[in-house]
Amino acid sequence: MTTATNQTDPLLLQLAVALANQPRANLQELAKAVGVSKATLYRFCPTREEIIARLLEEATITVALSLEACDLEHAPVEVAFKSLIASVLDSKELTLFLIYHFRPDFLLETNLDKRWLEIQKVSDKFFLRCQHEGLLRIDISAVALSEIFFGIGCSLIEAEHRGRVPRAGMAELIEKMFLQGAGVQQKA
Amino acid sequence: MTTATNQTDPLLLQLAVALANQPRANLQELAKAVGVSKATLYRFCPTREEIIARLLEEATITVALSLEACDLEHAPVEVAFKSLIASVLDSKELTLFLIYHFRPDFLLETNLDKRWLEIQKVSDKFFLRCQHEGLLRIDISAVALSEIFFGIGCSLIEAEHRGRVPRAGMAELIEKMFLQGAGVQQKA
DNA sequence: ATAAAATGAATCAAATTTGATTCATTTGGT
DNA sequence: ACCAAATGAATCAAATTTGATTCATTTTAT
Repeated sequence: MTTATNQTDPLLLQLAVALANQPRANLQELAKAVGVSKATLYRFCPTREEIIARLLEEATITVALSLEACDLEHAPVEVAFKSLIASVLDSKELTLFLIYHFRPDFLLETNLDKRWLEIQKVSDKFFLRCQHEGLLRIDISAVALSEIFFGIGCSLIEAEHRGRVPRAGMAELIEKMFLQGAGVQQKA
Repeated sequence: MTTATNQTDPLLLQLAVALANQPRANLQELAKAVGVSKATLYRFCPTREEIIARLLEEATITVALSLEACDLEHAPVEVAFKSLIASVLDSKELTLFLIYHFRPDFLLETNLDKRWLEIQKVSDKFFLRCQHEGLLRIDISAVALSEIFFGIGCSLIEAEHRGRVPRAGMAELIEKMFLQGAGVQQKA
């Protein structure tokens, strides 16, 4: 599994976390949160709008590349599934940013940027394939499965960020919880 | 199951949703989003800070009361578990608000308001009890189970809000997913 | 139909935030 | 030790947002 090369500027990643922690912070506070002066932040990226746009672009590309690397269309579902988990856990900063700055309208048909729509389509399609190939139960819609999968991933990334759940073993945790659930196995 | 009486002002609930949709909207935009004039919003609640405070207070009380009603300490775990799911699905507006405005520092020991800390403690304790009484697996920490449970709940409420998952049958969906997982049952 | 209450549109000063610049200081490489 | 690049502190005008008020209009109850 070649995890997408995370060559994102460290300052940008710090901004992602800072913006997730305090989405309404002004530029002064934001600069302080990432440990630079207001002037340096300005030189790095002059306007707030640009910071957001840059982060969003970075996140979009990162997610799109990650998903592509998972080969959700053709790889064996068990393999692709594990890759997908690894992808989600990679780039936690951008994920934290997305948790707070992803807007539902990114997914509207009217949106010029079709990338998120495409990402959603690819994801939904994958979970549908998992159902067809007998990996996932079919009494729950593929869309719901998709939402729950990413929901678990995002909530655990956040939980780690809050110090509630350790990073180690998180991939296995997601896999266990998503596939088997939290209930005690009935041997009947 | 007596769902906590949701006597919250409708305008406040609309504000909860509006603030979830656009957390950085100014008061003008916020007023428009809830369908009133800036002046009316002002009369309802003069400052942004107060709006947030009021929503937070409402959400805190609502969650605390809901959890109390579940009797997580003494009710049979299967019963309490179902009540908990019903509670989470109730008051979706306030939950949407919390998804975007809950701050990790609500849980700091240094915080004057101990209510969220208490809520977290009660919740963690309940999942621990579920483990002790054989409902939930013990190879995952109670804390992680707690985070995942609410993660699933929140992500589905959001998914419903985005029109991705229907409201009907959501309680059963959460129960199935959390207890059994998405994998196909192996009859071995 | 009328009075009272609620709402909306418009306005405005104060406060805040933003975008931009200057200059002094610090840092890193050689 | 020296120079160049990067950073920080401070400042400032412009733009935006906020908090508050007034007055006209609409809604509601009686």
